[in-house]
Amino acid sequence: MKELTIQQKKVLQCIKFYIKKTGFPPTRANICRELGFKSPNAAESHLRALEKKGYITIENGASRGINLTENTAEKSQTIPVIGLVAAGSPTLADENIEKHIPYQESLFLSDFDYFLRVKGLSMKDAGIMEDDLVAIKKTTEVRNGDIVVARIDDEVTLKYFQSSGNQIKLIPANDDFEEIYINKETEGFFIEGKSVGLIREN
Amino acid sequence: MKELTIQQKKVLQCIKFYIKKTGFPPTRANICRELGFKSPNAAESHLRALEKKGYITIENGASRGINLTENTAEKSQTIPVIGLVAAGSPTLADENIEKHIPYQESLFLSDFDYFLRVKGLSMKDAGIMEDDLVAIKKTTEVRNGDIVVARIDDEVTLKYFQSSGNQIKLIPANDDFEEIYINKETEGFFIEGKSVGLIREN
DNA sequence: ATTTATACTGTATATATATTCAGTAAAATT
DNA sequence: AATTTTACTGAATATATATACAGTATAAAT
Repeated sequence: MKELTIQQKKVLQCIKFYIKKTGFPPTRANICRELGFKSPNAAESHLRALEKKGYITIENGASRGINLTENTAEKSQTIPVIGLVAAGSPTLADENIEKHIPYQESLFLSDFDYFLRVKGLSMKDAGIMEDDLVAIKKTTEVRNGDIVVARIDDEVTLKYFQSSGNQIKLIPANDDFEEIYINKETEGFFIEGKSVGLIREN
Repeated sequence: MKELTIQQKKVLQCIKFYIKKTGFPPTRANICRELGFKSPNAAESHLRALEKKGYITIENGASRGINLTENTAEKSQTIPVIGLVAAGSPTLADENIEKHIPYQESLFLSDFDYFLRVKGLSMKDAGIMEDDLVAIKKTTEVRNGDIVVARIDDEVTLKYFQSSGNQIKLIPANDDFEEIYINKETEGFFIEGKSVGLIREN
């Protein structure tokens, strides 16, 4: 979508704010009052520019006939879903993002940054199954017993975290898998974040 | 909040629908056209009744100055969380509702009616842990292998469903629990619904 | 170099809209 | 039995509102 100028952004923000506050869109005069314009045509021109660039639609002849486009309306934010691929780290880069799902506050007890699509059954006994979406909060501050996203070079895994001194143990929740022992200062080792929730889609 | 008459409900629905469709509230004339009234005063009177009963607020003098009250706007967008209590059935009655959480489309692959708070570990090996929220779709049409909410008299359980002829088997996903055998026509036996998703809040 | 877009002021006006007033009639409440 | 609420029609009107027209000036794009 075409970029907006600073003034056009202000007008768009003004419309959003007005709708949030009152429940209905502003008139040209309302916009002028909010932004200090002295002519209703100032608002009119900006509205037509916003319409042309696809941020709003205007129903001609209707009072307050402003409608925010789907992209524009931030009804709910979206959270990226990232595949847990052994060869790459879970970053927010486009190529790693499987899809976006609508975000809602208070879905979990803590806030989070992305969903990780689980592959394999290494955390089965913790109730984390294949294809589950684990909500990950990006942080390096993790405690013993937390379920963490750990990266060792290009390998990314989901495991229980246990540290004592410089020694770190990554423990699977499945007897068929081996524990991983690693040193805090090991090159290529990194804690990406920790699990703060889970969604199973079926 | 005071009860609405059938006509008042229609008008309120009309307002909601109009806002959803266009992004801004209807005029009196719009409401008349939608509902077949011939006088704008018909709409006006209903609006004032809705205002008096607390379902909307009206900004006097403003065109389309209708604002849905918080209760009015949000109630349809939340999903109840119901505790799985052995002594009672999971109904949508107020006393069984633990809390409401915001609803969003496409959270799961199927739509659903409520969340069930899981007690115990009888479905542990299916990755369903204590305190998980299982999304339940109210239906009696279940297939073998589905995870269902079954009621036997006052007892409510979450189990795998398996039927052959008149015989039904309710299978736990935990070796420490026993399978339940039951007959289709048994009095007091009822399938409340089936699991279509899961949320773990921590 | 010319056109187009941005960013306004200021005036004017047709019409979209809320809102009042005058009725009618049935149902519900007191 | 009397009053209030619900549920409208129909007409009238003040004003809220969109929108066009006439300008001025600067920045960006072609």
